[in-house]
Amino acid sequence: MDAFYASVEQAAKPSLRGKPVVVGGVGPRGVVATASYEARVFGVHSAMATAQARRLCPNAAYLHPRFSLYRQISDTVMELLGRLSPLVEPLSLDEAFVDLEAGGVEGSSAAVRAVGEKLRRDIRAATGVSGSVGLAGSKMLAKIASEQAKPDGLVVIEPGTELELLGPMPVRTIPGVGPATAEALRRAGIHTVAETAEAGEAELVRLLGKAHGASLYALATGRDDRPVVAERDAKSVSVEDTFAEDLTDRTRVRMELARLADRCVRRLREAGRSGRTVVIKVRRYDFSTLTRSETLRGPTDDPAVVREAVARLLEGVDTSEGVRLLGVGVSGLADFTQEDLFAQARAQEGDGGPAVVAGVDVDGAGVGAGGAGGGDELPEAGPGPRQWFPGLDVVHAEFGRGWVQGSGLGRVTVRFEEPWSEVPGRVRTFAVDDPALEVGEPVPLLRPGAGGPSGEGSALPGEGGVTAA
DNA sequence: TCTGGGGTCCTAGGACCC
DNA sequence: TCTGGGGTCCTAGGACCC
Repeated sequence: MDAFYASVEQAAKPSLRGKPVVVGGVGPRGVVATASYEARVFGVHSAMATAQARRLCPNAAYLHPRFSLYRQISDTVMELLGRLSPLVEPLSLDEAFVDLEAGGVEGSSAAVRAVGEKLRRDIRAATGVSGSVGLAGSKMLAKIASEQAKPDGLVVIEPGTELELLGPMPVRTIPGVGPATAEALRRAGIHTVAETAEAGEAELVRLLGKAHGASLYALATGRDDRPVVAERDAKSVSVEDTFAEDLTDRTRVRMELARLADRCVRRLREAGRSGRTVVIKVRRYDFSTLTRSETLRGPTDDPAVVREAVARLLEGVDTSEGVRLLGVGVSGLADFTQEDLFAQARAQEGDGGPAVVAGVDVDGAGVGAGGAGGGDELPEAGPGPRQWFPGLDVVHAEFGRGWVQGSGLGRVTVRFEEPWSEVPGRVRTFAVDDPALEVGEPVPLLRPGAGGPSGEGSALPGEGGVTAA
């Protein structure tokens, strides 16, 4: 998808179309997630500090991300991809590999191009935003082709033309070559893909290590036989928070870590998983980052167990000079939950087997599989105080649906418009605690029941609407 | 007013085991 | 008569991706 989050916001908010839009953290320590193409003209790009983006492009709209809406649109696109092939590998909300051969698509250039163009039409009809398609004989080349196709385009790399095309490109073009690898190669006088291939595998392994060197050599010589893999199970779950101001109070650090542990466990349980290794992450005032981890005797999804583990791990970390970020993660995931373990333990007890099959007792901390004691209650994720983030959907009792343009000094400014509004909506300002103003649900980008260009509504094209070749 | 949040994979050293 | 070798697990850190 092209500038995905920003494109969605422009589709949702007619007054922002054709204007610079930046989606990301809007707080003092925020970074840019996505900049619209209008904002990129000013030098704004992903991962840039929002503060710097504001200096470069003060007139852009700065919006807090609305992931639930992006996820809905992503699901719609992924379903369209699923009609092309059983082998779809999502990389993120806005990008996926599709194995067309596994979907029975004929391999000719004309045939794959037709499938790609139809996909692009269907994506636009079903979502109201645009995507780009790269078609090639391997994952790496398809990815490079899709980058070249952006925005709103399609590129086919014909078999046999790969090395000629790749050779003059900078090494950074190859997925997996980041700043550190590029710098190591530059010091060795290697700048292009062709120079990387000429260096030879042994030299690349010497420079970059065994795995990275060997895989880079394969990619630089056009060899990439990695399969498209559908439905990979997650291997870890983690949450983290950067604080607007550094934390120095040890009690506050302990409290925030306990809250993060609860959030992490909630996500773990939603996924129906449990995990054996608990890790905390601490980023200090100077951005130096450390992790501490502990592996339990068995997997858990018990919030009390994870809270106790993170508390133990924190003991070994000096936070006196200030902490800007805290994180909690769980890895070593298993496909069963604590309840299953209890059931299993009880069953084995009945069999005369061991009373405890998967205890999570660590260093005598005393939390056995049979010990469903207190402290394992997971607090609800309550609404908390209203926070009028820019971009948020709202509903006003009198003016109807709109979105927050900005807030401060006890006021919140709202523009009242819907995705299909013909003209930019009216703007009104309210007190932040105005009872007539409520947080609203994201509005679908296409008007329900309205006929799109292909006579389809906001729903997916009906069965047969997308040809699975 | 520098530097988010959620992931994956790799490396390296030490413990431990046979 | 000082020191093997291979494998796995755990911990910590780092590169990279979107």
